[in-house]
Amino acid sequence: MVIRELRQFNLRQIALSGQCFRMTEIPVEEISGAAEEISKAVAFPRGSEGFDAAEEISKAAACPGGSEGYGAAEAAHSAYRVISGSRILTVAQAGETVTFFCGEEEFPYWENYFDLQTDYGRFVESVDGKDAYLQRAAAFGSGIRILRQDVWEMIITFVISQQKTIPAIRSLVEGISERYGSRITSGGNDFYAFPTPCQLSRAALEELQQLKLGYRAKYIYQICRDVCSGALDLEKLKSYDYPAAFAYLQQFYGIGGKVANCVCLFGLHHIGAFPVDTWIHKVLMKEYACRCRPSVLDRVPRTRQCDFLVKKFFSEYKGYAGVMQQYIFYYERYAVPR
DNA sequence: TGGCAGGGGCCTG
DNA sequence: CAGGCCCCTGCC
Repeated sequence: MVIRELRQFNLRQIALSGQCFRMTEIPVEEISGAAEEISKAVAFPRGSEGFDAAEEISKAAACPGGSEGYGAAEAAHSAYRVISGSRILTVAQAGETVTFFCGEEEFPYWENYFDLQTDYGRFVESVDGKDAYLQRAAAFGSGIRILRQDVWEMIITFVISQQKTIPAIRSLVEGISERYGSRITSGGNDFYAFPTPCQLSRAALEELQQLKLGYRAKYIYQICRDVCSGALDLEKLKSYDYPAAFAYLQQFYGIGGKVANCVCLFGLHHIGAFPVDTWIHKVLMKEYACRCRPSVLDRVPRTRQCDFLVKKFFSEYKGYAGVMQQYIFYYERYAVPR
């Protein structure tokens, strides 16, 4: 078990920010069971000092502060199960105290996964003082982190995401993991790792179609083949900078600009990537288009107006505009409109 | 109840 | 550029 005091970190905000579909909230009461499990499994270097994980976390969970709010002002108080690759983690948060139910040797993986080394206060503070909308969005979602997720998993996940709601994406990802991924047993329960390219390539096209993947089935089928043949080289992809990775990804069947940007942002940690989905599109038109002179915007072709607005208003966040994109997405989806 | 719109899009003509 | 695509959910 590893405990950290963390600022600009909120598990619920991360789980709801739409970048990760395998983070599931669990009742805080369930944690004591997991904690005991960990206590048994992990040998503490300082002997038996009565370091009771279950007690630690129930103490932490008893912190005052409601769990009903989604904004930064509310004290965080929640627990989640996260599956990443073949790893599974239980993590809990009470205020700024975050408990990772893993051994010290596993912690570096999750530290990297949650991007704990990066100072997100710097991002929040960098928001243009003249942009009141973005100020509100950043304040509201200031606990979001850009996760460092597996590229392969992100490619398939965001191909699946086309024209799907978040609950549908989650269930499809679970579905293909259960069907094709390796079993992970944790705390007496079974979970499933996301399938490797090799595992998923064993799926017949018809099987994928039966999983309700719809027209995405043929994209996934082809991408599996491209990865297995080496045509889509994941290691090469990882070595590319953002523009190169963005262009490379779009050469493959089923991957367009939106999906490529999501893979860059959430799988390659190119945090300058700025995916424009329907929510962001709405915001650009609602909050930003009106800040342009109509004579200027009207000269831009309809299909390129979004790109134009992103360039105009977000290029000042060079190299990390994707963080702003996440604040906006989360704010639009979860802030109560007034 | 059923019909319609829309979903963190992309491919084809 | 328009459609079409698979199919599910939310809404009226």
